[in-house]
Parts: sequence; C-alpha cells; structure tokens
Amino acid sequence: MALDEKIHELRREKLKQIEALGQKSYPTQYDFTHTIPSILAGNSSKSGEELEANRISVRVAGRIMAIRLMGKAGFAHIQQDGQRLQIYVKKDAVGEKGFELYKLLDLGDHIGVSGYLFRTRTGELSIHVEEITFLSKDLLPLPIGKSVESDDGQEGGKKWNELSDVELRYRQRYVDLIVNPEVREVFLKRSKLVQSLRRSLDARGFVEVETPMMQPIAGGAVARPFVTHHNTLDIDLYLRIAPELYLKRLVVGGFDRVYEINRNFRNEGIGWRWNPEFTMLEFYQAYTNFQGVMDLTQELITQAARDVTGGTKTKWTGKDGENEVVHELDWANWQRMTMREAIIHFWPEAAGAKPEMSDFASTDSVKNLVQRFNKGHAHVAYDPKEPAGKTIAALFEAAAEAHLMQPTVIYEFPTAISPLSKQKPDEPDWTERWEIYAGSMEIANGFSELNDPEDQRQRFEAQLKERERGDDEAHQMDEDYIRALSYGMPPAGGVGVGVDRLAMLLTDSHTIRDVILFPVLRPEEKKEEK
RNA sequence: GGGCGCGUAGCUCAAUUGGCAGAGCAACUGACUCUUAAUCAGUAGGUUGUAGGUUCGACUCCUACCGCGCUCACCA
Repeated sequence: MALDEKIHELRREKLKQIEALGQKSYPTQYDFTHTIPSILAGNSSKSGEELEANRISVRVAGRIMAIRLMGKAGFAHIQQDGQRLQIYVKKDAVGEKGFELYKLLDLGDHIGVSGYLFRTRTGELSIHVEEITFLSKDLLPLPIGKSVESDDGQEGGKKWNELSDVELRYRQRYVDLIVNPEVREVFLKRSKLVQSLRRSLDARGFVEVETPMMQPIAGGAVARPFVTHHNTLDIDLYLRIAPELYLKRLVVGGFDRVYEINRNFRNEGIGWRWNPEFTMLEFYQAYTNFQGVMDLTQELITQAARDVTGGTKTKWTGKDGENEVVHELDWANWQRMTMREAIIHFWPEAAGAKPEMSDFASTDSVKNLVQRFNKGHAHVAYDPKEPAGKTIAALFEAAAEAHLMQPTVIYEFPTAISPLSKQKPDEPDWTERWEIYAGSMEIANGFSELNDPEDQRQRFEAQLKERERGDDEAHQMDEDYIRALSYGMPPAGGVGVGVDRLAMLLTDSHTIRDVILFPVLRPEEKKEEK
C-alpha cells in the first residue's frame, strides 16, 4: 500500500475516534466571532499586559498548518485567508475530551477554537484555547516538508521547501494555494486587476455586457477556432475567438460605450504567453477614434498598475541569454512609435543599412528588406504571394517585438492584416490601428473601427482570397455583420486588452500558467485498475 | 508538430567508471503543560515514470511510450 493510502486509512480511523469523542465528523457550520486576519489586524500592537487586563474572547476557524504536541499541552498554527495564528492548547484548559481531540488532529485539518488572546513567553500573539470544535479532516498528506540546509554557511541558514513540482501545482491548484502563499497573492492581484478595469470603465459610463461564446461564424480576430456541435439544431458552432463583431453590433444598436471582460478560445499552440482559453477585455467607444481609445487604454492600464501594486513601477525579470536581467517597467511613461519606425529603429546591424520609409511602399522593396534581414538573422518565413503588409508585420515581429520592454504603443498597422480597422486617410495601405507592447509581449490592440459596410465587404473578400491561398485563419465573411453596419454605426474606437498577460506583467509571472488558476494540461493518464 | 532537457520515498534532493537505493522533513510508536515549521528515543516507508533491450550485474547505457519543462514553428 502506498504511503498516502496508508495515511488515508489511518486518518479515516482517527475520524471515527473523533466521532467517538462526541464531535461531528462533517459538521454543517461554525459560528465565529473573528477571522484570523481580523485578529491579527486588531491586536498585533497590544502587549501581553494589555491582553491580560482586558481579556478578548474569540471564536475563529482555520486550517492547521503546523502542530506541536508536548505531553499535556501543545501548540498549533491555524491558517485562514492566507494568514496564520498560533493557538495554545492545554489539557487543564480544554479538558480530557478536548485534549483527546487535539491529539487526533493532523496537519491540514480544519478546526474551530474559542478562547482568549494572550502573548506567549516569546511574545507571539496566540489564542489560549478553551474549546476545540472539529470541522473537517484532511485525509491526504499536505506536501509540507522541510529541509535544513546551511545556506552559504550562514548561521541558522534554514531553507524550507515549497511545493515546486509544477505539474502538481497546476493539476492540483488547491494544494498549491494551501501551501504556497505567494500563489494566492498572484491571484488576489489578478482579481484586483479585473476589478480596477471594471471600475475605470464603469466610472466613464461604459456598460458591461455578455455576448455569445458560441458563434456560427468565429470572427473578430485571426485565429483557428474550436468547433462544437449543437444536437437539437444539428449545427456546428464555434467557440468565440473574439467578441468584437457582437460588441460592434451593440454600438450600432445604441450602446455608445460598451465593454466585456470574458474568455476567448483559440485552437493554437500552448506556450509561456499562450493558453487555449484566455481572458480579454474589449471595449468600444462611439464618436472617438484610435487616438481617443489609445489615451483611454493607457489611463486604464496606469490605474490598474496602481490598484494592483500601489505604484506605477513594477519589476519584470527578463532573460538575456543565460543571465537574469531585472527591468523596471514604468506604467506611467509611455513610448509611442509607428510600426515602420520600430522596424527602422530596431533594425539589426548584421542586416546592413537601416531601411528608408520608402522601402515599405512596394512589394519588391519589402521583399528586398526581408532578404536583407534574413542574411544575418533568424529566418522570417514569408510567402512571396502574400500581401506586402503581412510581410511587413512579420518583419516587425522579428525585428522589434523582443526589444519592446517598456510599455510602448506601436501604431499604424498594414491594412492587409487589419480587416476591421479604418484606413489612414492619406495612406490606404495603412490603418489607424495600434498595439501596446510591454515585457516583449503584445498586451493590447485598438483601432478606429471600420464602419463603411461596402469597404468592410471588400475587406472580408480580400480575407477570403487569403483563405483560398491556404491561410485557414483568415477572416470569414459575416453577412449579418455587414447588414448591421448598413444600418449605420457611429464612428468609434475599439480596444482589446489581454488580461492574463497584463496580470503576468503586474505580478512578474513569467508563464501565463501562473496567472490562470486551472491552465490547460494534458489529462492525467488513467491508472490501471488492479 | 520538430529539437533539447527532466522524471529516484508523501515533499525537497543525493547515489563515484555500470557494483548492496540514501538524507532531511512529513508519517507511525513512546517521553515531555510556553513551543516557534520544538526537542529526545525508536519504527516503517521504493517494481528508481511505463514497457522492452544490452550486461554476470542497470537509478546509471540503448529503444519505444507516457507526463512535464524549455525552445522553434503557428498565433494573442
């Protein structure tokens, strides 16, 4: 029998003994007067004498995270909301049965205690327990271990293990959350981030809505969708890759300021920045353009950085080859440059002279740039038949993206890769579109929304040609969307913000799996029945 | 999907050229009525990811598979 099975058996046996003491094994509720955080917040500054003079009675519940038995007395630490408080259990105080119960408790059990606050001889705020109530048993051993190592020979250099098996951490996030307090912190920060975005948008009169997750045409982005099937209607539906086209239908319908924070699903690879389902904020504002929503997005993110971290500067640990490099991201200081400027600015020396603006103008000159770039560098894959704009975007990603550490707005994107954006009035090959980069990641995308139905139809048709060329991610035709635009959509700016990636940046998390509670993993292999 | 790397006790990690699979903590038994992730004495814990192969002998070498990580491609 494996160890954890043995422990499971042993603890079930203990549970029976606990019942025999008159405790319920799985009681339905516990009335408490305090929480551990409230006790710590309210009494941390009080001295032992003060606590003795004005005795404070408390009833509080928590999970046992450390327990020490010493004959006829003992200590334990109980945890609630990620915070710990010590309890002191003395046989004289809790009685025969109470102490029998204490002796049957294990690491990980939930208990409720009532008693009064005091300070131990060493000064730690603790509860002098008068009554213990059993609340729930932990039948499986928590992976709490310790190892004593002489860290750098430092005196008393104790280094406590943490649960570091990433597979177990992601598969059994509940265990990760119990054992690793900093994991809890990351998700609390993520919650604050989402709250902050909502508050900022609500304060500006935006209305939060929910649009379909299951769509007959997966539109609004360039990506491969997941397919599912509805039995009664007997139709295939796609999990949405973006809410964009539905939100703009709502702008047509008169919601001038509208937003949604919800999941998108894209059937693509998994990596440090990619999870098949991810959370996106999208918002649309009528009567403004890409400039207006660019300013607003910067404000939203600056405020979010404040709300999550208390300031506008955050640490980001990057890698330079083998070495770790700590960057300080400044969310109140935004750089802006056009895509073409960025390519020129970050043009690698090995690729010779920097491009001129005119080099982006024709298919031949763009091809020439790629050839020059590829000479000294990682290969930029491109199809000679693809539109020049698409090649320029690939060039930008290869030349510039990795260098975009500080929050930076890159604007003016090729029309060929922006089927839903308005063109620049003076340069129809370019659109009024921007993306925000930070920590070498794209985190937001916004533009002046294309609202001319005829132009939109032509853009979709151009995408269909890409599709025929073999690009199965190119946008599909959406007749109803064109019909909606035909009723007249006011001029508007729209934005999508990658919430997971923003959470990564604000918590110095280097994989998206550390900011998603249950990231997609391959299912566990089923153990053979014996 | 391609390439590279990893998988040893519940957790964190050792194991010399291929030569008896170990430690700390957790667990169990006992002692201890102010401990600090207590201390002391003792006990138990393993098909070394799985299945094959090479060998007198495999944690170690080879092959396949499973899982995870990094990376490239596709993408946000």
